[in-house]
Amino acid sequence: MSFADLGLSDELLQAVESAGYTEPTPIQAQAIPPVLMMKDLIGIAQTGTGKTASFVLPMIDILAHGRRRALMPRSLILEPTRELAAQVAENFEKYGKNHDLKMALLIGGVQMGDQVKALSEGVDVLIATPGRLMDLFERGKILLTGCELLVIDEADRMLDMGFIPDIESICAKLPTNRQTMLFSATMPPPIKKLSDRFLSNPKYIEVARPATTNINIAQYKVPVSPRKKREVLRHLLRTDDVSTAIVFCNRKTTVRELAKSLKKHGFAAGEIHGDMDQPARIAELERFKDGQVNILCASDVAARGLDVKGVSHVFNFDTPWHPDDYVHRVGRTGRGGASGRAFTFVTPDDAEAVQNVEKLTGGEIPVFEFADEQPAEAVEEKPKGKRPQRAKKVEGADRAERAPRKETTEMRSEEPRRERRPRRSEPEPADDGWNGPVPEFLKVSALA
DNA sequence: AAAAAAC
Repeated sequence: MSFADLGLSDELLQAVESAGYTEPTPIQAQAIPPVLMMKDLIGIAQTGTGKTASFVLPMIDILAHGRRRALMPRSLILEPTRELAAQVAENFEKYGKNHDLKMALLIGGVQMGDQVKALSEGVDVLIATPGRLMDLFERGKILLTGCELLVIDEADRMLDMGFIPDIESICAKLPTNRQTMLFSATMPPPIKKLSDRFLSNPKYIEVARPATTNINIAQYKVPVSPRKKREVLRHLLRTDDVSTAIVFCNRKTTVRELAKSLKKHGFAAGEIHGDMDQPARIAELERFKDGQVNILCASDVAARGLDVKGVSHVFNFDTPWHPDDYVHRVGRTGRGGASGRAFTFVTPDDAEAVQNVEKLTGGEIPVFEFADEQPAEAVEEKPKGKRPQRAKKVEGADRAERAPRKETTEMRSEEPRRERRPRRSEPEPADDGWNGPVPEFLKVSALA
């Protein structure tokens, strides 16, 4: 199966080819032909399945015919977050380079001026987050009556974010005679209701969930007391062959503080969360993408859909409260068939959350075994002299295959040193008292 | 318990 078999135009095939793609993903293979035949579509798919191209490609060919008019966009793509909207816009540019199509990206957090100007000149495709779209509509800057193609992307996330009333009101402004595509990772009842109401006789496509069942990603949980999280993280960052990592925290304040702390310890760390203004978010993401920083501390704004190549590690500095978020976070690594590693820090308070994750992903996540008994301290207390700040290396998931004592010499040279050190020069870090062995709740299967 | 999204 190749892209050429799907009925796309030659100009488009050329753009796809020069983007480096030869073979469509399952969702692309299934979705593109019916979309080209102007059918409505429901796509059950996660990010990372090639979902975006499955609607962007046929849309480009559909829009290639016809003319744009001022204030009347011909198509609309709704996205839950600004970052996702921007990413879809990038895709449109990449694949639409051989077509004369105009696009407008309507997202909040940036000035309206350029967006209004683009609209007044006429656009073929509108890529928008609901808030800004509604705002511009109420100001009379857009007419949606010419919008004959609608994509509702990440519908379940829109639901989580309370966007469903906005979506309904936007749908009501579009002509009833239109083509609608809805993508969602899951089909909760409100989304089912939405699709029954706004889609007609849709083609239904479902593709496998990619991320957590992805065997490319080695997943571990790391029991840790809250006060030692930073030390343990630094240890893992230094010893687990981390090239590029995203560190997810549950709170924006944690993201900020952690990034600051990592920088203080000499790591090239950046941060992204919703308290930063949009230009700063974009700039941070760029710094991460170009490799100016190789560690990105992030809130869940970066959990879904964010497509950065070559992320070797995901760390859940906090266990996510919702198991779905785990799936999305971990899916930032192991992309495009690469291998990835995901570590989830688990404190005693996270017992329930981690059980929910394991219930959802369908298996117990193994506890990571450090080569050293007290890894963090071993690294932290070392003098900052000539010795490399590096503890023993811990290799991949498969302990049996680990060249067991390749690092033996290094181990030997370290251990006596640590023991010789006088006790008082090794002040115990502030602790909340839980530093002991792996507690039972982490050992037993959560899938009783 | 958080984060996200319009001004």
